[in-house]
Amino acid sequence: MESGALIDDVGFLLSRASGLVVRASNAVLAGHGLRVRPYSVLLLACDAEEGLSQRELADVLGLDPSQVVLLVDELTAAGLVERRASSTDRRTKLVTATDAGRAAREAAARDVDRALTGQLGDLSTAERAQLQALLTRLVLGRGGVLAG
Amino acid sequence: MESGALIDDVGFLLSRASGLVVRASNAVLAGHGLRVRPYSVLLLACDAEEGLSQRELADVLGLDPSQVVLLVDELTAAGLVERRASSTDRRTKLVTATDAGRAAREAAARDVDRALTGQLGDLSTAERAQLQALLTRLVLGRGGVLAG
DNA sequence: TATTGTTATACTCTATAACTATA
DNA sequence: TATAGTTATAGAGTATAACAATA
Repeated sequence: MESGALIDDVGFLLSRASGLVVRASNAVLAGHGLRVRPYSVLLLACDAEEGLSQRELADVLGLDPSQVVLLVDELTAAGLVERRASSTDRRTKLVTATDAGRAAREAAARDVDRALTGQLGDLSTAERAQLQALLTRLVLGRGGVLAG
Repeated sequence: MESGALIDDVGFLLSRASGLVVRASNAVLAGHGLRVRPYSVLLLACDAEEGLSQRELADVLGLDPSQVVLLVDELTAAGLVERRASSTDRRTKLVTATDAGRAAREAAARDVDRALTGQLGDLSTAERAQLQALLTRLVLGRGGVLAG
């Protein structure tokens, strides 16, 4: 089976690679009481000074807004983010990171980066950058939303 | 957010890209009564003349053997594959594609390829090959099993 | 009328443990 | 004792529909 059809399939490879990385990341994040999904929300909340609406989070993450509600609920219960009322639109709630959230992000990010580096160990820095560029174009091409 | 940390994260990009491709593939496969997972099993069964043991399927697909049982059950019920006894080991069951399975694979593969091409539309043929090569090395590097 | 957030529901996927029959 | 397959179960991820509040 040195050149089977499935192994050459980009869709299969993406799903397989994603599974490996998500699994490794979750294993590491468990030590911080997190998983990949909530961690992603936390990252975005930390990086947005003014906070992001849940709709924006859903768009960037490629999730349904109803799923974002649960993730933000979870992070709020853990004291890592909070919902603040928007000053311009009383419908929207801006999600911002708390000090504890920023601290948790710092600690978790170190471990996640290390785990990811292990996972991508066979790739050189240049190749990793190449992979990143190709994936970004793939995601931007269809999703569009990341272009924000 | 033109260069946010999350958007640059290879793990996030992999998961996002995988989600897009799996979603598009499932939408197409629904017309054939399939989803990505069973379709992958069908592909492997079609490509292996002698059939594959469920353990081999689990290794290649990166799944737990217990999950493979259900997938093969499903495909068997649909008449697309069948379990045959191994002549050398009465424990192992070799999964092989039926004629109906091969026909279904042909029809589905055309649609899936078209959907995938649409999904990867922004990438040139060379870039798509590059992406495939990088992902293969990523998967082989850790999983190892695909080398088998 | 459209949008933000929310609740509810159902289905798929993933992870584990335990069991059987063979080896 | 180890391995192939199976059953069972629970948790996480995904997909939809419907609703209240607000624009």
